[in-house]
Amino acid sequence: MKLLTRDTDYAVRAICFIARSKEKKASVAELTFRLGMPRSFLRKILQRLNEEGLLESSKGKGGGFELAIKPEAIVLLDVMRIFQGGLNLNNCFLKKRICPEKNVCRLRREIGLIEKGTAAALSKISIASLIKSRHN
Amino acid sequence: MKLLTRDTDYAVRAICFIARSKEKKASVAELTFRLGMPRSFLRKILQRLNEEGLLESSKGKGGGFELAIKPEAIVLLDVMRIFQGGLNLNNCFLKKRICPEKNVCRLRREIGLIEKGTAAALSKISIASLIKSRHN
DNA sequence: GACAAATGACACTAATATGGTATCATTATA
DNA sequence: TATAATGATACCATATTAGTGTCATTTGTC
Repeated sequence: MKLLTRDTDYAVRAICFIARSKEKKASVAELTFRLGMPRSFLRKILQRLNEEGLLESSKGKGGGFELAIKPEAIVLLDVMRIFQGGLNLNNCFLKKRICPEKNVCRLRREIGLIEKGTAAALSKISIASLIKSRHN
Repeated sequence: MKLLTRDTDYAVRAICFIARSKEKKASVAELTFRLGMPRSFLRKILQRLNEEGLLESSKGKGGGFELAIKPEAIVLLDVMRIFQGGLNLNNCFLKKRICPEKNVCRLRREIGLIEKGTAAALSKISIASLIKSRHN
């Protein structure tokens, strides 16, 4: 079981890099070079982050990506939700006939609680907090 | 992102059913009927639980599955580990050259902490606690 | 012993998710 | 107008997930 998929991981690191870079815009070319991720894949990821409003892009020569919002305002859970669709853990697998008690099912309730706890923890980690130290 | 895969979910519910059943042995036929899960799939799952020592099986007519250990001693994390290989979240995706600081990487550290917290929570939920109420 | 009812072992398949590539269109700047 | 950038989008390969099917073996019962 893994918590972060690769696109989330790449996205977080790319955002961190952009957040730290002095000239605010970073191009895919630069990010590819500095972060060592597959170029096309990274492009797709950045485009997505742009669509979702975390980054802002400018086309044309000299273009690139910059943060659309402050690094304090972006948390891990935001990025995960984009690429992994949030934590939607307890989609019951049993048919209604068999397990009609959705609301009181104990397993479902317990898992739901854990889910909430994990989500809360993931919401406490902001990009700002990740770039405080030397490393991403 | 889902925490439990389907086989884990089925496994837990099957174990719960077996734990509650009076005549200790439960056959695949009965479980299939009572829990509404696909028969062959369930069989495979139960076999696995037997191999892993959570259940004990008896072959031949009148055979079936029963708990090999007490319901208090089986926790969610045990079952997850069998079918989902435990929580192995922070396998770094970046090449060594790019990200050599495995030990101090902040993202990795934070995710590791969350991982531990989630695992701890999953270890507190036993089969016994799940079957206390009416529902599984 | 023969039959029936059970699991064991294991090969196979279908569907979906993940990780990644490639191409053409569009935009902006020099 | 050439060039360097992103936008949109289709495609592909592999892995994982979910599930099926079959033959072998064991065990209880008539």
